Formats: sequence, C-alpha cells, structure tokens
Amino acid sequence: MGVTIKDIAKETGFSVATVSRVLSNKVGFFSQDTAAVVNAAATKLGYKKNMAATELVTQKSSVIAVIVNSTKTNFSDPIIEGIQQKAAESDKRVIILYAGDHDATSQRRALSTALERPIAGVLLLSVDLFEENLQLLKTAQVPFRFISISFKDSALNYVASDDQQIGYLATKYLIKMGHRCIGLAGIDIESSAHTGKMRLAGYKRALAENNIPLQKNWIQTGNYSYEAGLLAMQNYSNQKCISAVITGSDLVGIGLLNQAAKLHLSIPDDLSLITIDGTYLCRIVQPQLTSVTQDFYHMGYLGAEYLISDQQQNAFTDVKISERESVKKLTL
Amino acid sequence: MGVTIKDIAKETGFSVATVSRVLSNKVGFFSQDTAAVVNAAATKLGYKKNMAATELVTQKSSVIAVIVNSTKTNFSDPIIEGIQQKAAESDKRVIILYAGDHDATSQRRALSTALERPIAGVLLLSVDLFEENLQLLKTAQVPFRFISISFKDSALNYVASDDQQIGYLATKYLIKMGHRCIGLAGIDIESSAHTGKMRLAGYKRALAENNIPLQKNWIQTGNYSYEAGLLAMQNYSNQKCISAVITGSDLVGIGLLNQAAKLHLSIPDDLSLITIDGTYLCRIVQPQLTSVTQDFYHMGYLGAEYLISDQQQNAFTDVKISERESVKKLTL
DNA sequence: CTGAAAGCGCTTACAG
DNA sequence: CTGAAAGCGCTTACAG
Repeated sequence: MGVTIKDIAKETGFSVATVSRVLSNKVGFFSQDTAAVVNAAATKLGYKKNMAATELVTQKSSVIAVIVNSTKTNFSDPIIEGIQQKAAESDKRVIILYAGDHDATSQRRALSTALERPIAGVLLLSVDLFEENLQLLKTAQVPFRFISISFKDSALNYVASDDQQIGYLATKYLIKMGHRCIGLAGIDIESSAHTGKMRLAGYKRALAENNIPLQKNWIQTGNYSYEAGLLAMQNYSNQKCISAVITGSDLVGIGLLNQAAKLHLSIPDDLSLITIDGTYLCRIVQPQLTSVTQDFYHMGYLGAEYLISDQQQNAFTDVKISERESVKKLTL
Repeated sequence: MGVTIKDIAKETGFSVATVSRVLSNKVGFFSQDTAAVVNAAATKLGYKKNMAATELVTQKSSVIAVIVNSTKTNFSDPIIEGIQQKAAESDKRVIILYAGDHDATSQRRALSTALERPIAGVLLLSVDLFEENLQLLKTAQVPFRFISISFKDSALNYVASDDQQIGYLATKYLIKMGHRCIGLAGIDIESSAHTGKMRLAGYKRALAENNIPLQKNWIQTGNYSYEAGLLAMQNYSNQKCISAVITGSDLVGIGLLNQAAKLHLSIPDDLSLITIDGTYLCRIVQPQLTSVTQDFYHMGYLGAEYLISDQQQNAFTDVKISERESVKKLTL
C-alpha cells in the first residue's frame, strides 16, 4: 500500500539497489548528487521504510521486547524509562508487551507476539514465567534477561536488587533505631518464590546477629498487595510486642498504614514502618513512608545494556535506605 | 536462524506450499494425514512462524500499536487492559510504545517504531501529538484513534469521557451537597488544551445554572500533577470562602489533601474534595477521595473495537460520581 | 558509483 | 489434495 523503494526507483530512474543504498546510508556506495535526488523523491512521495522487509533479509532486528506483568505494583515505569534510555543510546527500539497478572495464557500470548517476529532480545520485568513459557523462550534462540527478579539457579540471567541484602538492611536499620520486635509483612515465601525467601533470609540473619529470637507470628506472608497489608496489620494488632514492621512493597506498607489508622494506631508513634521499593507512592501518603529504595531506573538501564552487549553474568543494583517519616527512634 | 517451512518441507517431503497451508490452517487444502505429519515435524523441529514474512506477503498485520504517554498519571493500566481484552477477542496482538512525557523526539521515535512495520492500527492514549508527528501519523495510511483525549475539531477520532460533563457533574454534586464557593484546581486551560477548557466550561455552566457568581481565584490551573495540587492548596489557604474543590486528577487531589494536612486543615471537615479520574489511588489515601470516576477499561475496549471495525464516529464513555469520604454535606 | 540478480520466509493463484 | 512459481519490500555480493 505504502510507497516502496521501487516507486522511488521509478520516479528517479535509478535502480532499486541504488535507492536502497542511499536510503540505508551505505556511505561510499553512492554520490552526493544521487543521494540528493533519491532523498528528495523519498520525502516527496512520503516514503517510509518497511522494517519488516529489512529484518527479513538482514536476519537481524533492532527491537527489544519488554514483557511486563500488569501487576498491581507500580515500579515498572522507572525500569522502562531506564531501558528506553539505554535503547535510545544504542539505537534500538523498544516495544512493550503486557503479560497479564500471573496468567499462563496471556503470558504465552505476550511471549508469542514478541517471538513471532525478528527481535534483538527480550527483557522480562518481574515476570515469573510458567515452565512451559520458559521453554518457549529458551527454544526461541533469542537473547533474554530477567529484570527485578532473581533466581536460585543461575542458569537464568537477571539484573535485580539483592533481596537478601534488602531484608538484612531493613532489619538492621530498625534495630539501630531501637526496635527489637520486628514484623515482616506481605512477602511470599512459598517454595518457588525466591524473592520472598531471600528477604526472609536477610531478615533472619540480621535478627540472629543481634541475638533477637524470631517469634513465629512476626511473619505475615502475602502477595505484595495492598490487601495483604490490610490483613497483616489486622493480624499484628493483637501482638503488643511488635514495634516496627518491614513491608514487602509500598502498597503493602500503605495497607498497613491505613489499617493502623482504622485501629487508631498512629504511625510512627505506635508502630514504625519501613517499606521495600521506595516508589513515589511513599511520598504521597501521610506520614511519608521510610523505605529500602531500589534503583529501578538503573536496573532497567543495566538490564538493557547487558542484553545488548550479550553479557552473561548477573548483576545486582544498589539499594539504600530513604529516611522519611514512618520510623520512630526508640530510646530505651 | 530459526527453523523455517523449508526445513519442514525437507523433513516431511512435502512442498513448502503444502506445509504453509497446513501451518496456517487453510482448511480444505490438505488432508488430515498430511496435517498430522507436518504438524508433528513442526513441533519436533521447534518451528515458530515468522510473522514478519507473513505480513510482508499478505500486506496486513494483526498487531495494534498502543502509544502511551509515560505520564505521571496512572490510568493507562485499565485502558490497556480494556484494549487487550478486545484485542484478544478479535485475535489481534497488541504492542505498547512509550512516547515520553510530552517530548517531541521520543514521541516521534515511538510513532516511527510503530509505523515502520505493517500494523493493523494505532491507538494513542492521552497523547497530545505534536503537529509534525500528527502529520507523520496521517500520512502513514494506517487507521488510528485517540483514547482519553478529545478534540475540538472532529477531524480526529477519539473515545474519551465528556469533559464538559465531568466538570458539570462534579460541580453540581458539590452544589447539591450545600457548597457554593467551589474551587477548580490542577487543570490546564491554555489555548491548545481542550480537556481543561471543557471541564472549565462544565464547571461554569453548573455555577451559572445555580446563580453562583464565579470568583476569579477559585480557579487554580496546573498540569494535573501532584505538585500542582500542593500549590493549588497553598493558594486556596487564604481564601476562607472556599468550602470545596474539584481537582483535575487523583494526584492533584492527593496533593491538595496532603498540603491541607500541612496547613492543619481537615478534609472533609474544613474543606471538601472531589477528584476527577477515580483510580485506585483514591482508595489508598485517608480520607478516601470522592471522585468523578471515568470508565477507563471501557474506554480502552471501545477504542480498540472502533479501531478494529473501522468506525469513524467518536464516542464518550460513561462517568459517574463515586462517593467516598472527602466531601462533607453542608447544612445551611 | 551503479545495476541485475538472488534471496530472506512466507502465501496464493494457477495448473494438475 | 498437492506442487511449481511468482511475489511481498528490502539488501548485498558480484560484475562492471
């Protein structure tokens, strides 16, 4: 339908080969005069290159497919920005595919959409791939890398935060602030959930190092959602000992915050809160939430960089404590 | 690199034509026996169709490109879900392109990425296209439609909320609740900003119908951001008359809410708030924000439907008042 | 510097 | 029901 190089060839009298050469700027293969004529014709006719054809013949593509969970969490945006930045620097394009919310069918659909055309690689943003879909990806002969999710077996490449360190840092910070009864809420520690288990391990390590015996019901598992936060706070409300809680995501933290208010508990006077993620949500609630902040932007940037340069090793991006208003220093 | 129909032809002894026919399920053009053999070989070899090639020859595509602003607003998710739903029903695929935040360059990059390959159409989610990029889109010979943004001139097709009605409904609701000094905050009413001007028009109409003379500083313009909300509240704080404010987005509403707290003003006791959008953010702040709620999911669904079926008319999706906790009934 | 030709992976009249 | 052949829009050795 659109105008093709054939049209330009006809218009200018040059062959399609020559037209192709100037349009794809194969320097040294055409004169400036020719270039001028061809380019003029191209803009005159409103030519737009059909990359699909180019990709077919060159057998390579400059598009990176990013698969994202349409999850309730909200940190994909800075990751994607980081990816876009790196992609722009490397002259790659990026397309984004939504993989639903832990739904095998829509996960497969997203993956197929990406894999059914030539692509430079795929980046998976905190998507927990079903086994069948992982196989699909592996057989595709396309480089891929996970972002914001890490794995036990290092067969799968990733760029993520060190979840053990996150759990450790959060706990140590709270201890430093004088807390000794510390909850951990809203994380998933089922067998396949590496993230939650690592955070738990870091939490336990910090506790152990400070000779604090872990009480069983300090841990309130959940799926990182707002509702999980609500529920966790409900469960903590009859444990008077607890003076601080680490929450698995900003939304969990906000859930605790709001449920606490309902219970007439004041944050941080009656209960301190430190949340994991540190997205903008921390700053739009009252009180603002202190957080272990992940460097999502850099995670995306680095993930794209590793994918593009075909590096094989994994990487952890930095995390840091962002002190805001939800943790109270206890003086004994 | 991957396995092609040629490989399957070789493997099975059939011609590529026959292989193609069974693989793309041209019923009636092959026997069940043949199909069985070919399909077996396909799965055995791990065949994956190269849609780029298919699109090249058939001159059509089943992918819809969705261009989104990587804006601070957060209503794209339900819109995209609606699009995905309709796309799945119609056997279309969807790819998403980020167009930056009102940045001409990254807008063009997103558009080019979409337009440089065969696509079924493009959907633009509240992206305010620069003139040059609009021209690019128009010359592409591809159907397109805007979502969540409407236009004065109906040359451009859209599915959106009726912004005039939004402004009108919000104002009327507040009046019904006994308010007569009503602010309007965080909207953009510059010359090119149709959305803001329509909301303002609705607001003015409701005021006029109730014989309320509009005071000039009731209107605090802004760019729909959290910061705009903060600033607007600051500006309202010396206008004791104002008893209620309509905010241009949920983030603006939250900005007002938090700035009010800083000023020791209690919502809704000292000031009522109704916000426009009604995303999940309204439910995770305290008090929960009453809103004029837009039907983003349906907006996406309908936008995709109109695009696919090539309808030319515009459409408004429903809006409704969701009563929560931020508006107080004034009894005179 | 330029053109004719082959080919990327697929589809589809046309002929059998 | 099946195959040979042309062609989608491009690129790139090869020859000049």
